[in-house]
Amino acid sequence: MSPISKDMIRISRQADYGLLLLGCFAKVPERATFSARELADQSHAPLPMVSKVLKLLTRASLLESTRGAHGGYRLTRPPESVTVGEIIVACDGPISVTECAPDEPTTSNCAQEPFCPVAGSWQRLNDAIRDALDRVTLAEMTCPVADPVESFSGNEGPADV
Amino acid sequence: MSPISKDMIRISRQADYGLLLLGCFAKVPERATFSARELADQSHAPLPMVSKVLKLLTRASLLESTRGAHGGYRLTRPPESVTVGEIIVACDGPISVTECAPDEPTTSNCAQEPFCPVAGSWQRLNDAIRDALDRVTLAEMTCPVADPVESFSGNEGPADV
DNA sequence: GGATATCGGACTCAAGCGGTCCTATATCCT
DNA sequence: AGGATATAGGACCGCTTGAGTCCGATATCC
Repeated sequence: MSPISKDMIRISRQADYGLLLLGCFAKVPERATFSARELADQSHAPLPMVSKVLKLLTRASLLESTRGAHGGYRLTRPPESVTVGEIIVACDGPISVTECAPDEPTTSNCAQEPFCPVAGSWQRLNDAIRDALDRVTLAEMTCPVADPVESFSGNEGPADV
Repeated sequence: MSPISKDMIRISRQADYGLLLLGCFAKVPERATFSARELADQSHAPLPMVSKVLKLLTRASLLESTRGAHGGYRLTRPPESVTVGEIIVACDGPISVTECAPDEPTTSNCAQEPFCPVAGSWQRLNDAIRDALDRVTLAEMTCPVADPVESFSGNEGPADV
């Protein structure tokens, strides 16, 4: 199975689901709230997984939930202001391109940090990717033919990789 | 333990080593060739792993090798023209942000492709990341304080991944 | 021919991801 | 009040797959 070539820099399936689910919200603006079951149906994803991801998105306050009968989830912000980066972070935790990234100096688990010739540069790489991810919004992702941002190739300043 | 937060969009350790090793080359321009053992010492990485990664880099023709006694590896191109994207691809295969990315139409293993609200948008995300990764060169990574600046527009061939 | 390298695999081990399930809690309806 | 319906928050498990090792074959120098 899976004839797909190994992909690096991969996004976890959870985040994938997250994007998919939020996409469901964004696609039907008139509908405000959906239950987990409804979303599972719409997204053709297994209910338990959908449920799990919805919880994550809620904890990250990308969604808000109401319990009980006729409960469900709804977006807390318009799709235009939700970035893909946020969604991924919500589902999988902080985005970092390598373990070397010293978010906290105490946790420098990289044995060769003193010798590492590419020490500080990871940070810039991380920033570059984070940046790319934060440039794309949920609204743009759901937009069918999508002509968002011209920033991809001709991009402006922040290219400071 | 592992106080390190989970990192998504992670780069494999192999690619990490790849970058580290190529960094060794870039740091000592006068030295042309290194043996696997030398590099293992310099990079403080386990020899078998170093060896493995060097093979990968060679297959991708980022390095060229000479066998036999006094053999070793050397860069095929100046560090300024080698991109981080290339290195990652060399070590881990094609860069793709999700399995959905349909490189080949035949391999659409994504069950909900017909329904997927974010179908085509993955491609743009992929491009954005690839782009970010190809903007950073090996030379820039090794540059200590790194003030890469104009090398962006300055350099030639985009070094197609 | 022997020493030293790389080359190209196969192989093992363990972490972590994908996925499920169960119990507690909150809300609506009758 | 009580039942039905939802979410909240865990624990739990199997299996993939990445990290790392090792070995035999080949090529080169002395």
